[in-house]
Amino acid sequence: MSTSSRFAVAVHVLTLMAWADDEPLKSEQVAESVNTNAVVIRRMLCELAESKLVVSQSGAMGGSKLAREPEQITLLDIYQAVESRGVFSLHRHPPNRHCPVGVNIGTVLNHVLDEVDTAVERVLANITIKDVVSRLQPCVSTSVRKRKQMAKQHVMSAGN
Amino acid sequence: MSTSSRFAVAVHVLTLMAWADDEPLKSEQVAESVNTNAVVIRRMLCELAESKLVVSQSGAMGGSKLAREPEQITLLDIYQAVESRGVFSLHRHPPNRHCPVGVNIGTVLNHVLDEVDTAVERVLANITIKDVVSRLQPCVSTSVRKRKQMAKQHVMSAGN
DNA sequence: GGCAACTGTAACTATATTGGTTACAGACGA
DNA sequence: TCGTCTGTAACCAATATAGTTACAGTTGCC
Repeated sequence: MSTSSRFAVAVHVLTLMAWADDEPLKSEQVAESVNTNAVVIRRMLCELAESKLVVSQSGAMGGSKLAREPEQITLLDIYQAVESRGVFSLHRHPPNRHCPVGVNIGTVLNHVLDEVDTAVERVLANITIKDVVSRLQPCVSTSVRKRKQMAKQHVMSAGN
Repeated sequence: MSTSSRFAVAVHVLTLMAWADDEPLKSEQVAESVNTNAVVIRRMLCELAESKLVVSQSGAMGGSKLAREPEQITLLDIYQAVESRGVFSLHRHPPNRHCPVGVNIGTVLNHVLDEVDTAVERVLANITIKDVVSRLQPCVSTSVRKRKQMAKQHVMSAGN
């Protein structure tokens, strides 16, 4: 199964941007919140930009922000942007063609894996970045005003 | 996501055993159908035996067979036996505790991942090895009698 | 009892994927 | 034109799975 944290990190990144409220974030700032390297973030931002989830700007005063409103970005969008393959894989090498099970198990398994993928996608399609931000808020015991200030202080220059 | 074919291989193995109809299969035979090494199969059989899905016997005339009827083994049983972790993972390193998003995103993500895992498990719980065998049969254009013969010829000594 | 045929398992290598790091070209605002 | 960004290449490290060889232990059969 998943050995990858790409989905978790991508959701984190887009949540930061929703939180920052249209103010462009620098890859360095995002990296500090995620606790990783800025290049890792920039690589991911490129993928997210290709899927039209974020827009980035080069140069001084540049950075990245959401390409749409947080309620218009679902976790399924993010999943499809950063996780290429389905939940499971088939055999590494094709099974024995001369065995009646081996020759047909792939077809059956593909149907099963399709059912699984569909179930996953149904869940993810019903959660937006706005939902994530909402679920985040009860965890933060401050008023909206204070929270936004914290976001500026901590997100924009996390750790400094 | 999944870089592992363990689930696919495990389903393949148990399907072979259901097909073989209580006759113990040797790891070598299974390996030939799956198209891999017998030790890889034996390792997996150990995990499946720990989960009480198969029983193995050492020594001459030994081998492995299903521990229960095919209709009593769901794909969820297999999934839990061979895939330790959930569908997605969280961050490799914990996010920045000083960022209001970073400190709470894990909690929110865990809820999401739980929803995903539950959806996957619901799908897998509704498919048994017997179902897999049934879905396999329309792919094999022979009568039941011929099919069983083929199974003996090809499964028991696949490729020879 | 002794042999041959199995499983169980350790130890090692090969391969693939992801993540982390350095470095640098190019874009852009001031 | 300088400083601050992004985009990207190139490389290394870490991890997980798969494949391989080897061998101890178990078991049926003669």
